[in-house]
Amino acid sequence: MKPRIKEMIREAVHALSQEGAIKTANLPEIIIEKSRKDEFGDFATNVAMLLTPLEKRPPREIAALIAHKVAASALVKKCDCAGPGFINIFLKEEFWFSILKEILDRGAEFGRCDVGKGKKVLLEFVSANPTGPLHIGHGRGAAVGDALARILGAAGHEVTKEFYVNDIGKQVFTLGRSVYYRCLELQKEKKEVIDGFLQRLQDDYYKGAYIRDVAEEYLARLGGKGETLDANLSNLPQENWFVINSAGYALISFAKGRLLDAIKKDLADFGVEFDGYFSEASLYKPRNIVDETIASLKDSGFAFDDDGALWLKTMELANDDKDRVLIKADGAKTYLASDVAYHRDKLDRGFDILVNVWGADHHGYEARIRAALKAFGHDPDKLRIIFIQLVALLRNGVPVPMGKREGEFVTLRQVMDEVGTDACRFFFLMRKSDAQLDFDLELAKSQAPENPVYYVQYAHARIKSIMAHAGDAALGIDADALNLLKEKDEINLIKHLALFEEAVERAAVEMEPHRVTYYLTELAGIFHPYYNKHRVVTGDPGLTAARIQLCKAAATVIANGLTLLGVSAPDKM
RNA sequence: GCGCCUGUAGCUCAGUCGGAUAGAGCAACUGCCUUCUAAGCAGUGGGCCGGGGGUUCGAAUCCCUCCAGGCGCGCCA
Repeated sequence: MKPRIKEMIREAVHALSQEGAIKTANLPEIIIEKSRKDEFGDFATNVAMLLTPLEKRPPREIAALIAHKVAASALVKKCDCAGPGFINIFLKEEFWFSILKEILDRGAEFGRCDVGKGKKVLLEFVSANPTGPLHIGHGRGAAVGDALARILGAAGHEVTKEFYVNDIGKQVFTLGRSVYYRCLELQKEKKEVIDGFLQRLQDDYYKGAYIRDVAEEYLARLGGKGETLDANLSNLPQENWFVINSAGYALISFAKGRLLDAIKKDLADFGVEFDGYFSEASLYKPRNIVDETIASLKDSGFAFDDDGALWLKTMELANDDKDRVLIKADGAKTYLASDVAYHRDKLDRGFDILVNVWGADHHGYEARIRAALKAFGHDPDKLRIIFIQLVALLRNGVPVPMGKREGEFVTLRQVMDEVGTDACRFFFLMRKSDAQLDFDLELAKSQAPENPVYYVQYAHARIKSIMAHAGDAALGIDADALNLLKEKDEINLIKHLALFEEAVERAAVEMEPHRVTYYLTELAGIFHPYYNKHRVVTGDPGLTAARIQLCKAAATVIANGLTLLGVSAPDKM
């Protein structure tokens, strides 16, 4: 819609320059905005102010010239200048009816665009360790990542959703030990054996109740195969547990597989589906991609030896505070080494844009990955990191205690089950992701006007209900009937529907899904008053038909928007 | 100490590629269900946009500085 207006301005300026009325032939990047007040027309542009320094004339003088030209356009009712040099454009109703027609014609396609130009995007999100259930923070990341995938897709990108699984390293050992400890308990092992093992853990084990469930399943599985728990495991040192002992390896494999399945189940129920799960272990076997990556970094001179360790030149590459270690003095690779290799692999797979959705506490890590991209000869701006701030869970305004240490953190599952996936996702998408989010469980559940989820969904259900009530009156209407929509509220509603395209485009370009949430809340805030003021189904068949079309377009836009958020658009509530 | 994020109405937050008189929801108060869904609507009050300086026709928005809060600065993952 705005491109049409912009083109109109461009033509006017071009014509003026041909006539010699102004000097500038090609426009700077002008802004077209929807006017905030009726007296400022439908759209306003700052073009005259931007031309002022080039033309060396007062903005109002230039504005007057342009306004005069624009006023002659076919779809323009009136065009004048105001304030410091704004040009206010008043469009004829026909313009808005043509937009309405377009929305009805495009249906589910309305809102899609091609700013992405088919670029291949790898969107990595959630990437939780397979050592426990997803908590509420992961939920926010999941909601944001998934909505972003949908939005980028709608804006013409080719999106791949990936979950990076940290299935090797210290924390899966901790997982194994934790499960083993619960196994000993369940077997009612001698007190001194349990205490001895617990002593060795030095409080470094997962304490959540789910560990016990996994332990129970594991024992049952062993029993089913006629095997018993390997008692020797309790004597082994912590670090090399699974490397030197096949029983330990089996236990860890079982536990992390079990927990990853649980994570997948949570995500599926949350409406999030990944295109792929990328295993960190797969970077080491069957091919050792990490070693290959490190070798290439050495070759290119971006990695160097010092103090017995191997370092990546992150200071030189990305202005990091210090260089970072890839291989420790003891020969072990760091987590960063894996991650650098992983990102090289992403690039090798031919993606144009890499988007990572990370917890905000990882922001110090950004420079390191950016450095890696640069070391591989890629533009570091290919990488875009979306940081997710904390979620503060409240109940009736009172904070819900969250202490991961004691294993009593709130899981996504609990919240999802309590408030429903629609409300849960919508709430996660209400704020921009780098702002802390207050999530009130009672508010999310409440079926009251203060709950924005239902406010939007209700508008959709209402329209569907009206259409059901209208029955055949809604059918078989030709486009000309639309000009029966004479009410200011109706034109205003169409105007807002038209803005959906821009909301989606902006959400995609800025990678800010919350813009869609806001847009929908505003749209519902325009529809509900319209519904209350004007009756759709009346004795006048023509007007009824026209209004049904308007409502239908509104329902379409709401449904399209909610779909982008991964929230349902119910026909009945 | 250095880096990143945040500071806008009583509360939670939009608006931040510079634009006209700074917006919404909640909370508070007053009304509206015999009529297409009251999970709704109409109305009222509410602001040194953290402070100060600068840039210019114009600053919540850009620059500098200070203040307050959060996070990060491991040969952890």
